[in-house]
Amino acid sequence: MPASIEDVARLANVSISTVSRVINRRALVNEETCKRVEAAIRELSYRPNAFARGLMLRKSGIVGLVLPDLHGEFYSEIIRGANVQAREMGHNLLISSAMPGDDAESWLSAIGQHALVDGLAMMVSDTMVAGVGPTLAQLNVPIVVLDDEIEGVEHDAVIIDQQQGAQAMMDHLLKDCGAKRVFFVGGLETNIDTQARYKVYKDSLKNAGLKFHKEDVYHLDFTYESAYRLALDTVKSWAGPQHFVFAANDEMAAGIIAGANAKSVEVPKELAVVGFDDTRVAQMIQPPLTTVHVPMSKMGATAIELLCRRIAEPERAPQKVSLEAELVVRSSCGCGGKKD
Amino acid sequence: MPASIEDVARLANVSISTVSRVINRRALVNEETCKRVEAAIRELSYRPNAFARGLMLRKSGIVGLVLPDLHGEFYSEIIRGANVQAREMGHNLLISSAMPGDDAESWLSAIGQHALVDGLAMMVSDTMVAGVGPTLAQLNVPIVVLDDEIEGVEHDAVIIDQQQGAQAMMDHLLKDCGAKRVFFVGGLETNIDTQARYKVYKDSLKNAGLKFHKEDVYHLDFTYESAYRLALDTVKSWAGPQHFVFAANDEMAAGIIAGANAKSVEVPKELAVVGFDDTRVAQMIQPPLTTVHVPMSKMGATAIELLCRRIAEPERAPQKVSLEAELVVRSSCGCGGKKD
DNA sequence: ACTCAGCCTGAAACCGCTTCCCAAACGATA
DNA sequence: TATCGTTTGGGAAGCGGTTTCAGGCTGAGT
Repeated sequence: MPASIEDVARLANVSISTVSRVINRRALVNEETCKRVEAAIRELSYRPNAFARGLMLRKSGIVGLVLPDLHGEFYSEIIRGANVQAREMGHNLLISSAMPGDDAESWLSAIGQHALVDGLAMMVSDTMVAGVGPTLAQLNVPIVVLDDEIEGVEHDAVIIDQQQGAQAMMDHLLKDCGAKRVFFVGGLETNIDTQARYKVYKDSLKNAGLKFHKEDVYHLDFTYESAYRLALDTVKSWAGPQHFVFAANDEMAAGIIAGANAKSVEVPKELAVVGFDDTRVAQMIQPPLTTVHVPMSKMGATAIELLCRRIAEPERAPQKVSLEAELVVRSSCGCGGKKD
Repeated sequence: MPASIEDVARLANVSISTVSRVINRRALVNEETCKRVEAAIRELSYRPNAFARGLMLRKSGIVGLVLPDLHGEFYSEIIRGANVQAREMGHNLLISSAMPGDDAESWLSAIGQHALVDGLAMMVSDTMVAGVGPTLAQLNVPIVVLDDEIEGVEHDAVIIDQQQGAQAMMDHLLKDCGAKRVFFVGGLETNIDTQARYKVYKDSLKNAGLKFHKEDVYHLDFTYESAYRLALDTVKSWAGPQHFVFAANDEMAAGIIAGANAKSVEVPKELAVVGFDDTRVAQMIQPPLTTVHVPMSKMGATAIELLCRRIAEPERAPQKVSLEAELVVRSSCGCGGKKD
């Protein structure tokens, strides 16, 4: 069993109070005593018991990050940003995700049971957002919600302004690239991201004086494969001067480009293709993808930052931070990089 | 402040011992009393204080996962596997990674300070593996090491048999595909993965009676871009009947294929390209990549499984689990999928 | 010499929970 | 009725820290 504060005290020939004072530097301690205690600590390679400490301090130095899923580059980027920020602020990161089949209750209990997080940063799936409020409130710790809001609990939030990102993309296509016709390839119709991007697409078309064709809109499932298959069928009919495909994520854009290659439709010359998200693949295909950078890593970092701030200062008013999604112009839109 | 066990006891009109017994179901409690206590718990929405509990039980239900970095699909896959397994075994996952500039000491202290993990699963970078042993031993918790071994501490380990994966690939190229010449594009010469794969490449060539040309070997930095640039220069000279490129990871393989496309060298007809790792891009390029699947997610899961087992049973003999890397035949090797 | 700050140090309470040890209550048996 | 075993519930001792409070020692002021 590891050494306790009492062992240190005995070895240094002082009381445990003094040892505690040396460790926490909260009160005056004679310099020589201090040295003796520190020597004893080293000698026994003593480290304070985190439970006992937490019991008094009511703080663990751990913040939780709860995600709906761990698949995909998104979540790993969030985790990465969160981890960096957490360490910067002297906290550790507890990670959990919902499992298929979890309901809100059992999902949260996984973290809640071990009620030793000082705060929780969480992203909820569309299907769960409704039920979690009350349970969350019981947890009685600061909450930061990622890219959403939750009813029934006070919480900080960090959201990504996708609207504006999609708008920037459409503006770029219509104004800078001189698009004459734009096809839209979205994810599932029920997906809120798809919906947001679709709305911007439709409105922008109207504002630019272009006709909106219902048959120019497709709904797939966000995967490369689905887009590839679709492209094999239809890419020939899409091709044309100043014709564009706006895919709702990079994977689908990549699939479309691959399909176009297979059908000898040249991208971006005969058909330009743009994506969304700016995931790693965007740089790894030919031509490199014009897309919208969604700052997931920054979102993770910001969430943790808000959280730690709030832990330190519980009475602060709830805050909502909005992060910008930024247009990234590469070659797949064919405009050669002009941006304004 | 949240309700304590004493509040529950008072409300249920019993002693705290009884409440504790109800919670832990460790001793006989009259059924009616039990009901009363449970009602009180619900009423106060009481949850045991994790610190106090941990203090007695000397268990937090948290296991740590420490990685050298969080960039890239590898690590996110490890985390995913670990998370699933941890929840399965009723534990939570604390994640940390080394930061650029960390030395072994400060790196570990980030986790060590909050000495409340029940065990640690860790992957160490080449540069750190030397120094961590002693520090680790002081932590005095079960350790599982991923894909490596550490001197000076007793630990379980889970490793991936890359040797055998690379061998399977070379066998496939030489025997099934009838390769006449194979180029090797590795990562940095100092990287141990590259070294292992290179060795297999060289030996296999010899065993197959093919000449080994020093100038057929390239060392890049594992990135798409470096491989793309190289390919633009040299892909023409690589092309030839039954000529192959064995890239040490999928990203570089993707870069080479893109470069070949740009130079109108047809893959796999004029030049076949294979990769390693089986990351997501492998399925997202044309032609889909023949590669070696490295089971990162499974490695994470296995590590946590070993860890939890050992936490439950500290006296078990240290164990070393080896995971197989599996050949995945897609189209980029041009053999049409025959496997034996 | 006596008093009184001012600096250090130690004793002890407390955080919330588990668990050991006992006592009370109860029914069964002699 | 006395004795005994079996449930059932309570009291209290820790677990290893932090913090409050009181007091000892020192040196300066009178």
